[in-house]
Amino acid sequence: MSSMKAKSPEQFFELVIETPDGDFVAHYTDRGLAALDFPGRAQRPISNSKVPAQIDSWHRITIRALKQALAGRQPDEMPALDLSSGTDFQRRVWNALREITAGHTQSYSEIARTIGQPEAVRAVGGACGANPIPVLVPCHRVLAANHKIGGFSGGLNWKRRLLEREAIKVSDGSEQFVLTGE
DNA sequence: ATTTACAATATGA
DNA sequence: TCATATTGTAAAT
Repeated sequence: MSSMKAKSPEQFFELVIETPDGDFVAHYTDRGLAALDFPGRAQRPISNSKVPAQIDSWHRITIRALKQALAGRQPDEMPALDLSSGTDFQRRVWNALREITAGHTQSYSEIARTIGQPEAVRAVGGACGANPIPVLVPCHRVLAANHKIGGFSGGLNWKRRLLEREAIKVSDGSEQFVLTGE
């Protein structure tokens, strides 16, 4: 016996969010939104017949927030987030990302400075890549130095699209700032 | 002025 | 130990 003990105490609920950009999939634990998949990244989950009221409540907020974010606006309300999958360092980075509002950007090095580890620049990039909740935790607003595009786990095309919706301009790649005499 | 190459540094599997 | 969604410097073009 002993076959199966308590596996993971927390159950996951996966719910679809239909948007003009495709179907996202939101993953919830009993603590809140834990992950968000871009359209096509995960197979469409079997519709859960029984969703706890609390999760249904979070989901409604998530739907609204996601649509606002995709439109380039700042969500007026966010669902509870479960960031427990990350390490302490990653959570500090993710929390720093959440404070970047729509239409604004920060560089990897600025994030590093914000969390008190100015030299962990490269590690910040790694933490961004491990962000389980893209779009709502705006990792796309982190650019490399000189407003170069940087990278994006979900595909650079998504990053460009999201930035464009917020009217943020990105360097072509080789372009640099030229301070013409001033 | 632009491109390439490379070292330095922090974190995580 | 190796890979990473970086950054700054240097040298060649």
